[in-house]
Amino acid sequence: VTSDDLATSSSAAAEPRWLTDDERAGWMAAAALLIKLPGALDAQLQAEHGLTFFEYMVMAVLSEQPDRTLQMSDIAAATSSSLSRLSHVVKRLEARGLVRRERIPGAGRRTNAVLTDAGLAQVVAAAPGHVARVRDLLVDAVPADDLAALRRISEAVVERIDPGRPC
Amino acid sequence: VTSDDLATSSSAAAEPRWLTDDERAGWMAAAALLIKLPGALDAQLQAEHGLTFFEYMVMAVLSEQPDRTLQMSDIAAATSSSLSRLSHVVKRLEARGLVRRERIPGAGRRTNAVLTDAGLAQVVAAAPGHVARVRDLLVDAVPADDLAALRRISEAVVERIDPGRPC
DNA sequence: CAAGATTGATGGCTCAATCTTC
DNA sequence: GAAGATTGAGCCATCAATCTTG
Repeated sequence: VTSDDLATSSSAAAEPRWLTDDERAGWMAAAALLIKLPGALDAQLQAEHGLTFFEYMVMAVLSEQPDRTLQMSDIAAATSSSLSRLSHVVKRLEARGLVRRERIPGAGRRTNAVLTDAGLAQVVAAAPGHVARVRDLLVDAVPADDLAALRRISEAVVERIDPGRPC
Repeated sequence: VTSDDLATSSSAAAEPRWLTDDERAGWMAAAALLIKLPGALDAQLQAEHGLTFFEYMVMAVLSEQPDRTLQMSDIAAATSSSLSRLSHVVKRLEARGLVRRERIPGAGRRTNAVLTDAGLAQVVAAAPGHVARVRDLLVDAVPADDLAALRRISEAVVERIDPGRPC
């Protein structure tokens, strides 16, 4: 649909600000990125290690903790996911013996997820290939200042989606 | 796999090039964007018009054609999707009367998708809210040069995922 | 057989409802 | 009642297999 098509068909509502050509080109390119990059990352991890990109992220976050332990809601925040999604994923990981859940004793409704030895081994095995893929597709594919710009952009957009979320 | 050099032949696998702190920060921010932005776009279109972002894209592409018609594989290319995904989506859209499929007469195995009047009305109704959302979350949230950088980045990454794909 | 397209099975994600503990 | 977390239903995407036509 072009601006002209819509302009002629709506007379009552205020005319929205359509995108300029440059804005549109930037947005279309970004949309292609949003559609393709997650699939490309998933494909590598799935083929070589039977992991989803998101499963990998969860285990990677746990592996960075001194005791390989983190509360569910903190993992959700660290991986930018909903608690519901995380719960489903951790359940699957637990069924595979990669993660273990435990109610925090004496402190109520909270739950910790703990990376098992098998889980750690899995992350350690998967990390090099995953990092190589991230380098190949993104980090080494763009100049350093563009990567810095991507960081600024991403932080600005995420902030607009979830205003006032902790980093 | 990637740009690992083969300096030594006697020891175990070469240590991969891990990400520097800046690279890691850029990548983590980008990952958050990949996880959150699609959901935010879907949420708006779903709540206000009962459409997926991808369904909207398909109909928007058709609405830009002079005869509202495009071959399936061309739609797939324009929306950066697989033919399989597209086929499922078009089937759903056809069941809702928004799109119609027709075998190209006399020219074989190809299929055209045509946007119906109801489909066009649907796109026209959804476009202003969608564009407003894209502006709010991305276009108006970052400076113009950052948007230009995002375009460069996206095109570079997509090219690495699908080398030599037509634009 | 190859290209264009479709289909079915499988598995993941979202939404809303629920459970538990404070 | 509210926060943390889980669950089930339903929808959507992916993968591999299939169909059709040139």
